[in-house]
Amino acid sequence: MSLGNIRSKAPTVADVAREAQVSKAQAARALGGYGSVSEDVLARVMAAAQKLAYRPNELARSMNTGRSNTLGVIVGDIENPHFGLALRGIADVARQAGYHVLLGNSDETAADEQDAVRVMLEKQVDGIIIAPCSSLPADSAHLAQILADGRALKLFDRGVPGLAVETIMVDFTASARQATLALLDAGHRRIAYLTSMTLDKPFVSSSELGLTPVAQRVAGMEQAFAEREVAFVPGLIKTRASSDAAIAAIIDDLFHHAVPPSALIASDSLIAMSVLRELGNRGLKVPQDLSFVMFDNFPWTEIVSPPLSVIAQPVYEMGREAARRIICDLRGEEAGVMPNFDAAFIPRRSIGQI
Amino acid sequence: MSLGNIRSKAPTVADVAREAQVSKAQAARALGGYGSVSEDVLARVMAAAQKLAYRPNELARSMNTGRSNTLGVIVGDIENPHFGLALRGIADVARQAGYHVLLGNSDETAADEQDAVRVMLEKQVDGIIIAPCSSLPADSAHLAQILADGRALKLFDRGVPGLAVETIMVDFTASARQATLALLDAGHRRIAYLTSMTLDKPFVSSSELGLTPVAQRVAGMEQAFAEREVAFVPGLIKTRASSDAAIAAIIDDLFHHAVPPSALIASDSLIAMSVLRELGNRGLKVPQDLSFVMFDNFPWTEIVSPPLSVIAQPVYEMGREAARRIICDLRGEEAGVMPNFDAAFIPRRSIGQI
DNA sequence: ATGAAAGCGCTAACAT
DNA sequence: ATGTTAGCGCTTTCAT
Repeated sequence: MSLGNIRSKAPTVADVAREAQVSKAQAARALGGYGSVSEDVLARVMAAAQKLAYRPNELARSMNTGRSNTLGVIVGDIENPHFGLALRGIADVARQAGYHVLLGNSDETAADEQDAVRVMLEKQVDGIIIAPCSSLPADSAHLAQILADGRALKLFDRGVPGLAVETIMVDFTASARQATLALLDAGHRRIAYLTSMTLDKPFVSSSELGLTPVAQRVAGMEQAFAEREVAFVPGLIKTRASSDAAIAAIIDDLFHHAVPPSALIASDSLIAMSVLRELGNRGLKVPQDLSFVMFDNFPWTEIVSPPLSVIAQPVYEMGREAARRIICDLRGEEAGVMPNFDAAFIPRRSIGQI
Repeated sequence: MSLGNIRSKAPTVADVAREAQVSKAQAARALGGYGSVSEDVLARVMAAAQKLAYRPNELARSMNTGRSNTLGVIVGDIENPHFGLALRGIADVARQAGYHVLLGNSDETAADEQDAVRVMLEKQVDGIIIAPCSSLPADSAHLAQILADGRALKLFDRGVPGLAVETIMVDFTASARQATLALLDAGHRRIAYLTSMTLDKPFVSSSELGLTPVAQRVAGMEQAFAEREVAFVPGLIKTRASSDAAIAAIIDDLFHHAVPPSALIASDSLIAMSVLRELGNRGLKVPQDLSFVMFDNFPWTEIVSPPLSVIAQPVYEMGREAARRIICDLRGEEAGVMPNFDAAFIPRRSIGQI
């Protein structure tokens, strides 16, 4: 016996109506909790529903109302604990507000991201929260499409230049500056930065400040270099570090240079792990051979040896806020001012003196 | 201007049909890729669709076909990297097969899990993959409901006694035995085990072997104790370790005992981190004061000090297999025999001699 | 407060 | 190959 057959006999509003001896419309009103229904009818309908084990078909409901009560969430890599935490925040708020979460993975590629967006629009999600994998305006037509379709959109972690969409992100300038000052004051001059993002240029000027986290981070770095009157080396900003292989290649590149970096900043924990593993393979020690700073203050960073200097960000709270704001949009409510999410530099023993 | 207004003017099959000068049915056939359509009509319809920027409404499609091409995935805690990895495996396979993933969090409570299941059934998901939070048959009526509804179901990580549903899980007996032998041979006699699950009894006998991972793990432990002719202490099996507070209470309990445990096994990385933090707070050192073993071989376990002994499990592959099998079910294809997923004990320096 | 009937956007059945 | 006609299960007019 096939599964489909069984499913087809699920009771509908019409069945409940018949059982309760009322019209289909009236049963629907009672079941859906809208319109006016008398006590008597309500009771009879509920009893009938109970008896038939009726359960509403949300798809049919969405077809009429135009709302699916579903939020699409697209991240670069679900496996990344950073997004895991954000997702948890989003899911917690969404569920409490009666929204569901449809998951999408972009694999940090523009093509997959566009595909995920298309699929979600077709599924009639009410809004999309996305951590865009690219800051190239050319790669963001699909984001504009979301708005054109009349759906809500919030960016997470990363902004897109030229796209006027609320972005839930930390201002990294101060913390990046602080971390860089710590490295500079320890004598470091060549400081590398690795990110999984795709950028429009190999390095960015502060003019784009406030849009991409990389721009902010680099701006913070530049600021620190300027304060200490040291020349900034933009060539050490490395993008597309989105796989072990890519990272190994970058490390290769960095260390085959005449003057390798003496410090490295990893933009997330996956990159950090990959870098640390790669350093281990090459027999390089932290902080003796390379000082190390990473983004995200995960618990394990405190118990590794040496404990890692990190830039902490309130990821879970940001996830919650992203969900809260997009749901406010959907309900036409005022979300209020965007809170400041501050990143904090936490120095530990992974930074060595030169 | 409200969002809803804009959305209402999205082009439909009827619009495309009119534009292409064909019947609605024919346009639908061309767009949906079914039935027979002439070259000429296909081209005209596609051109019209392009021109109008038509995009199908998957909800409407699902209403007729009865299939939503959506898989529900319910885990205890999305934030847990174990599930993050599993989710990645599931999402990867699902997407390649044209399925979407609707996420649900159970918070390791039966009530939330039941709620998540109900919501997913209402949303007409084709199948559900779930890591059940409880092995009590009384808590699993909602799972039976899924099958009664004619939907596909796969259990992940944990089985439910009395529920004849395929479960994708590792057989932990061998690895738990191995880990326990390592601890016993190092002189340990009081070995605690912490899990976030809810069980029907405080400890389990091997009679339930093969169903819950806890049963398997405990069975492996018992086996090791028997081999070394040491009396097993069932009171050290601690369930419901699903929050920092709960874990702190358990540690309290364990160490206020006349004879505290000399070794501890954590059933997942979140528990492990929480325990390690708690031990740190109390000034207890691993392995001097407590030997430590945890499940899941995450990268950071190798670079902490001391490196942690772990029981590795192929989580990502299991996620992939779960998705593959449930999709086979949905398509009426043969999934083949369930592969053996073996857990491997990897001894590192977190086990001390007594 | 209630009911009849008309849709939502699509696919399916039955013609031709 | 194409068109016509019914639906899917629900909400929403519009009557009454």
